[in-house]
Amino acid sequence: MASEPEITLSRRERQIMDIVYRRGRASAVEIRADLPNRPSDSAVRALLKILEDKGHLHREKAEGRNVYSPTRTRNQASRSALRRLLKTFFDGSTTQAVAALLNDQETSPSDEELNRIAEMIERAKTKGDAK
Amino acid sequence: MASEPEITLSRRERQIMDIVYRRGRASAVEIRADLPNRPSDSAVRALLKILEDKGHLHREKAEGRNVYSPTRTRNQASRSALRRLLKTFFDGSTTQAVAALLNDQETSPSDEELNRIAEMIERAKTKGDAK
DNA sequence: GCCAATGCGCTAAATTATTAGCGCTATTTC
DNA sequence: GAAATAGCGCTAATAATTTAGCGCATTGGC
Repeated sequence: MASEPEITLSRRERQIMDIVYRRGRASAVEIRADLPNRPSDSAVRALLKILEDKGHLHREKAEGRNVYSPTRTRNQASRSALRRLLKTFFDGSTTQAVAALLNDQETSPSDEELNRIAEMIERAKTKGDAK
Repeated sequence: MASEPEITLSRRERQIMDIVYRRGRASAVEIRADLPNRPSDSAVRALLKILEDKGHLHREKAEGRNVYSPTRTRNQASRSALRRLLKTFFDGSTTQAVAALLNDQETSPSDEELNRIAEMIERAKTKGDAK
């Protein structure tokens, strides 16, 4: 787990990876559309090549276009991002992080969602800690 | 909410901000110790000056040293980071994010913690949604 | 008070990231 | 199938980041 990509990527590289994770897969044009301070078309392609060479993106032809997708699954990437975030802001405490999510107007779930989460928690008890 | 610092910062700047958030406050020497590819002492100080000038860090003298702390509170920064992460990896769904935390061996909480979270959820119900 | 050690921040140099120009190829339109 | 359009990726230039050298200031020991 040496060097997390998140720490290694340049600013633009990061921005692009975020877009691709958000979309799942994307063409150069789509990515460009989502980038702040929209750079030229060729600038985007140059970055995409770099990310491909570094092994972060996978390129494939679809409908006559290059379409890019992340080589790490969304799952892997999100876990790693979550862990980093926990360490940086919540002293590694999952509970604290959940608390933050619940208290933040912006992210606080509806009652219905809360019920679903409560269920998940019930299911998690004693289960995971088989160690 | 225009331009989140997370998206704007250069690689080193980000690394340093992360360290400072993790520690709460830190001296140049401490920060240097935590940086990957440890740069020179003066390189770190140069970055710290930049971050101070940009308004991300606050500098104060303590015990003869410069000690740096973030200008945004940990709380503000963590919220903003969480929101971004939700958007990027969980389609904005808090529930999905919590599920990820519970399922990840690495971050999955103990039974005791689970109980505390369950309580928080009970308390959150109908409360937050005063809108 | 003097010397050594630590900390500091300026400046200029080196490295890395980011960019657009350009010409080529594939695709679409008529 | 010719012309127009869209997509592509190389290359070289520009811009930003990152770096260490260096001399000055402050602190601590004796």
